[in-house]
Amino acid sequence: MQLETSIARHKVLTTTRKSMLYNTSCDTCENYNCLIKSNMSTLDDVGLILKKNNLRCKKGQQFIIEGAPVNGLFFVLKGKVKVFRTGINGREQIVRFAREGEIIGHRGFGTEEYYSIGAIALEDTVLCYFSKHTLQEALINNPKFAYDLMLFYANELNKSESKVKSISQMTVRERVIDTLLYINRKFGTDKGFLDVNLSRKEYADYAGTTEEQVIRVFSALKKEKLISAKGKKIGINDIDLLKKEISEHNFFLDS
DNA sequence: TCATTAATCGCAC
DNA sequence: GTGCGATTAATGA
Repeated sequence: MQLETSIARHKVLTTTRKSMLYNTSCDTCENYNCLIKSNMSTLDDVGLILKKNNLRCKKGQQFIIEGAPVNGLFFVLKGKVKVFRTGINGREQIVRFAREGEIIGHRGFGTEEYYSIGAIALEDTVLCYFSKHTLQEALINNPKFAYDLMLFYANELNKSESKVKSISQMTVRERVIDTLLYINRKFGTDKGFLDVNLSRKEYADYAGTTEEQVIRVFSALKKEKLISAKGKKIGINDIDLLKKEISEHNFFLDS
């Protein structure tokens, strides 16, 4: 416990120094979808936001390792992250992606002792970190906050159940299209292209297929003028047709 | 520019 | 549908 506080103090110091480069304060944060931000008025009283630590990751850096003990919870302040689980043959299954304001590592929160997932920054990312202990205190004292978190968990469960169905019952082509729509919903577009740089392998890891299959589906879709690609950048030309192809099978997910 | 890495394609299973 | 290997394109030092 003593050690923990001294570590926390150290982190506060380093955070202060680094905040010259990027403002990490909740007050000026614009992630209104963040659970902390939307409950700030009540959380302020218990001083939760003062006990926040910040962590910055470079592109490609892993900040949650599978099997490591759970000590707290991460929120994305800025940047993009992929969350994955290593499967058979070391193949990774991307569980989900996270953007500004989203929570990472929540499944291990509470009773779990070790992370069952890993997380890697897709670009330079700034994270907010709250220790388990701090968060527990805030949850016990703030029913609204606890309720919001519960809703979040319920929602996540719903999504992951839908994903099981999509992976087990859809064809490769459908899964790839579904992945494209998911990425589009999650990260949106910039100048006509999906606003994330993902490798074909990462699309494959999310869709539950191989890199080659993704390439094959992509080039088929390109021929059909449904999408366009410039290197890593993928543009969706006809989102309605893509949606139609998925919804006909009644598998369209709103996750 | 050159070297490294990613994307693509063809082919066998 | 999957996996390997050769070729080509893109990226970055």
